[in-house]
Amino acid sequence: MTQQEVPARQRPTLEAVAALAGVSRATVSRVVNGSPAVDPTKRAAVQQAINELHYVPNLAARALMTGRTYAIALVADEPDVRVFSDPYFADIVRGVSVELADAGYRLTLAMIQRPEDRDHVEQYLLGHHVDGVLLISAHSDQRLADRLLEAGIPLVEGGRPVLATPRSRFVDNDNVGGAALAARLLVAAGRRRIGTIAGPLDMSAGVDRLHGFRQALGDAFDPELVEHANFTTTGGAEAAERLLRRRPDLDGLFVASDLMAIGAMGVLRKAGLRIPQDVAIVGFDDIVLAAACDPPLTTVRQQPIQQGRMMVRLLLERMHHPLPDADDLPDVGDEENVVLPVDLVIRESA
Amino acid sequence: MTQQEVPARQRPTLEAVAALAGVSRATVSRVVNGSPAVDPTKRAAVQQAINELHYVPNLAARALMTGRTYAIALVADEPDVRVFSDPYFADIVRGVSVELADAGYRLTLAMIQRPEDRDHVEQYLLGHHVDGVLLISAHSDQRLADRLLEAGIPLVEGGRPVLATPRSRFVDNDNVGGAALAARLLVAAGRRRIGTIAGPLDMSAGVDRLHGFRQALGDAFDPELVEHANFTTTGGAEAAERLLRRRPDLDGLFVASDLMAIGAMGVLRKAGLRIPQDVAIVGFDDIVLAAACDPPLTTVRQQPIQQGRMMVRLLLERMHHPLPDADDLPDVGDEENVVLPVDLVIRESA
DNA sequence: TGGGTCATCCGAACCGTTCTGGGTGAGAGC
DNA sequence: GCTCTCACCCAGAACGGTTCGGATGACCCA
Repeated sequence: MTQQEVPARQRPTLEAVAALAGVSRATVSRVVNGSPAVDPTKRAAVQQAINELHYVPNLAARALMTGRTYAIALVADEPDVRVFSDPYFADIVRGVSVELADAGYRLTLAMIQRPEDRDHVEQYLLGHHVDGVLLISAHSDQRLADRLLEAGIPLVEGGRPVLATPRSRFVDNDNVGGAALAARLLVAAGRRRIGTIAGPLDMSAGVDRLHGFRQALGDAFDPELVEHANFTTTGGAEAAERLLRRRPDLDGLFVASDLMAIGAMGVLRKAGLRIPQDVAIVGFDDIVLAAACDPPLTTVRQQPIQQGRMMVRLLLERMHHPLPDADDLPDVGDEENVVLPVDLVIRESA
Repeated sequence: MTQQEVPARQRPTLEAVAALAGVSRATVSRVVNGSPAVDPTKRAAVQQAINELHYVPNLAARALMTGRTYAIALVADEPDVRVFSDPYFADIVRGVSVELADAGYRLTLAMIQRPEDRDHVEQYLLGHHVDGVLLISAHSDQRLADRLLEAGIPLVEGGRPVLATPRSRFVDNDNVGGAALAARLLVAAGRRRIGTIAGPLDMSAGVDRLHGFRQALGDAFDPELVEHANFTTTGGAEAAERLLRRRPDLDGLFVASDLMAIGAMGVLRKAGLRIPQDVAIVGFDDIVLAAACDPPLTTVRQQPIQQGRMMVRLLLERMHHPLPDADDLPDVGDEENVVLPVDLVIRESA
């Protein structure tokens, strides 16, 4: 305790390594960056010196010279508190994290939680402090994306933007297909009066899931059996009440998120309806709790981790092969986007 | 579409701003950094030039010169997948994010999800690429923390480390107090055979909650009524089965996490026991779903967002007032740590 | 042996900041 | 009028890397 090593031990620099190895800075740099044009003997000497000094390159200096930061930003543009607590979002982050680590990039997380955050984040991103941006904005605000594209900063969005702009790429889950899966399951179970609690129409997940549902139902689709809510449990409960009041004869229900489904199940139970005997329910998301509900919730499973990974892949690809000077490429449309498949997890609620 | 602005517009530098404003680089730098020693006239000119050119300082260059990166890392050292999907963790991140944004720092997120991540992250942190580290490691692995402390990198931990080392600061929730609250509630409700499903003993949350429970119960504590599980729903269900098999006369249950509590509730229900009439249950965490259970779960609410914020505060404080050269300071013990209060959310399960 | 090729290495310039030491001018004091 | 002070500003040296042009030596061929 009384003994104390020198506290502010200077971190070794390229210069120091070079001196110890008896070569020039340039050679050390070449070794560090794996250039082939260096004599094996010297390479070994340099390696030895690096190990001895515990040399770690200074990223700031490197970034200054190369103009690349080896950092990418994951931006969550969503004032709604709920999103961040969503395990779905957490899984995207996990996927992003893994894939970036493998590619040798580091992850800067920026959350726009309050109005005043927006300008700061925008300034930051526009300042070329990161090499690329992953953007998750559930709602329809496209300003940030537009600015980034305009500034020529590589961008990939998570989830289909509600207003698709021509040059932004995205990775989405197959919301349309998943909703159709759910609807068809209810039909196959013999349900005739199938309703839905849809999400808000300013989110693509909301519109796409409703669209898939409607499409799969075809002529059987009944607008009177549609309610909207904001993807929360209480919102789901309220929507279920409205739906039930209007159509007590409901016998099947597709709910566009598990959270809402759980809210709805509570309401149905209180109304004395049995699940799935009286009303069969299918959710969306497959959150952890879906399996622990009573009864366990049949739902649509997405792949948020894969989504995160794929977003990184697309971004890196774009960064390494930046958009050719355009305007001779006719379109960079849908074929550059990715829609990940979803599947049905059949439990007991339907 | 055929029109196209010049793509690689150079970003303006200090030099450019200086030229436009008719001053030197140094003066611009002073303006940017808010130094008072600059003539109001010139300051205005510089501001004008900055706005005109949309100048944004190059952080890499600044970091190179100042030795400070204005970035701090949030490290989640937890191979267990579950942690990342935990809304609790997400809330910590939110708190951290807000507080860092206010302080003008940016957030680098590093997750140690796979064994091979560990070395990379360690290298990165040790390379002084961030000004400080926030560490969340639920389990007992202290190696990383030790290395960081040894290297003199400012560190604050989230949650009490199982083996408290003298120099690491932490911000924790009052697990002991919360468990005591729960136990006392059950006692006050007239329960006599109160059991607990505790967390694993290699996490401080596990040991502290058990400790608080045991302490509050005093002589009424019965070791036979203790089961352990790993904080998951299925783990909780299994533990409940074991407990019920051994002591079917159970009439009160404190479960050390809501996830486990939900698992346990399913088991109790299947066993034909009514909640709370036959068995009263108190959980811990107050996750979103606790309110949506059947019956709604009485539980202990923590303040993860506050925890995140507080971690940042402690870290910044330590960074700005680094540890005095020690060894004359007798101890930097508990008074530098923070334990946040928790409270009971009484619903219907107890 | 002389000249050319090639691999390898070095010195130096450069990236965009901050910061230091010194210089400039205006105003005050004598 | 001449210093002295002081506020302000500028030029230039860092910071720790990358990269470029050129130097060096080994090697080969005629």
